[in-house]
Amino acid sequence: MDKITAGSAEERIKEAARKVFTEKGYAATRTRDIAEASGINLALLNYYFRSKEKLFDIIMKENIQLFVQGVREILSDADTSLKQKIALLVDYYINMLLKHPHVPMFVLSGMRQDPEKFVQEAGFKKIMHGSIFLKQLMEIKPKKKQNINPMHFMINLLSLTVFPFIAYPMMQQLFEFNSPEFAAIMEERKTLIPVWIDQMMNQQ
Amino acid sequence: MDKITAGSAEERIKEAARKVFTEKGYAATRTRDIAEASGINLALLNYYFRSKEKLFDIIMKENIQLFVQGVREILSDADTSLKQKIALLVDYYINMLLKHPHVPMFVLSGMRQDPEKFVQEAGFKKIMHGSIFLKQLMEIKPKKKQNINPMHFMINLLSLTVFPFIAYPMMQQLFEFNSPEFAAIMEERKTLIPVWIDQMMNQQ
DNA sequence: AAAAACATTAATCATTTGATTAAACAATTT
DNA sequence: AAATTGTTTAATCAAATGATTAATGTTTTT
Repeated sequence: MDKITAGSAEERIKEAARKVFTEKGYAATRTRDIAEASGINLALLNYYFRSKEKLFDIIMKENIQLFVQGVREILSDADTSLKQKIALLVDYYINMLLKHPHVPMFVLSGMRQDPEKFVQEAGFKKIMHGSIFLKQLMEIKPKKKQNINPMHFMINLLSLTVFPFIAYPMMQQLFEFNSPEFAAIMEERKTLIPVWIDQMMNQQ
Repeated sequence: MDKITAGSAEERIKEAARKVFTEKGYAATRTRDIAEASGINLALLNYYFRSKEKLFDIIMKENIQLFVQGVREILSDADTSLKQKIALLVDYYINMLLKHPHVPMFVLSGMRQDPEKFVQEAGFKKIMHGSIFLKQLMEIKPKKKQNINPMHFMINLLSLTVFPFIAYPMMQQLFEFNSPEFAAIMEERKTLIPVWIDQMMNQQ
């Protein structure tokens, strides 16, 4: 656990809080862990952020934003096809998650602990609703049978992209890979997932 | 949070611990929560289980077993085809997870907190290695291009099946479903996932 | 029935932990 | 330079929390 050494006290606390909270979660994090990791006095944490919970909420909001920012443009672009959008989405998320691998577990377990608290925070629903992306998705006519269900489609896209980061400790044991090998696997999936999704949609 | 009212003190503690630990995780659980939920005196917890950590380890082991037990038979059956095995696996996991929806998040976040501790616990690797399932998987000849990578295959199978349970709080907000509706969606996926997997494998 | 082993409780401990206080220090303003 | 405002620290508090103890009750064994 390396210390944060640059920036003002306030910035260093937030930087350390982001790191410690995101890796260990709210309950397992002591305010003293954050103080130590940022090299500041414990009292400063409360001086700048009032309480552990207030600081946590700030980090949670920022982590949720990682999931939303950047996606809006992709989903609402009238000049890209559905296939292109899917490839862009997968690429965006895998790049982001390779930089912040602990974020999905942090956000999802945080939402589980206190579901009310972060509802509406994301605004993902608004972005989705009425987007070009959704229109294009509804226009798909599979060769046989009924139309693809947009909900299953979204679940599948997120599952294939995000789950490996959540299950990393298990997969690491199961397949005996290290961190750079995992990164290479996820790079591979950038091109594989769009192909798989396409196959799942079109030959139903 | 309803109390446990049946069984011996020891059983009731374990029952309550399973519930509270699995829903809230190790750090967010107080031994007093478990005592209260099981209706016993706090001292009894230490009388029977020595410490919070020892009790937690027992629950973790049992939860990990949920992922392994039952799978061995499916994977090593010489009389079922690969397709049948996939359908059986998906069915087994979705049934189990509908009964224990918090277990995946619990196990995966537990493994993240202390990766060394639960390595080897599962023995999933042994079951996989040299199984009929793996042999059948390697025999697949896609119409074009190279063979399917067993690792990607397993990641995809687990992702499509397990991820919805981990992301339930997010999906609930996103798609506005309640618990029984979610169960119906997962029932639907019991038949959809094997079809999707088949399409992903065979037309690469 | 006496003794021994097991089960349960209320009270209490020792630490940990989030937060506050009062004083010292530093920068900025007047 | 004096006053004011903002920053940082060491010391301390109060509450929460995991664990223990000593006493009491209950069951089992002899």
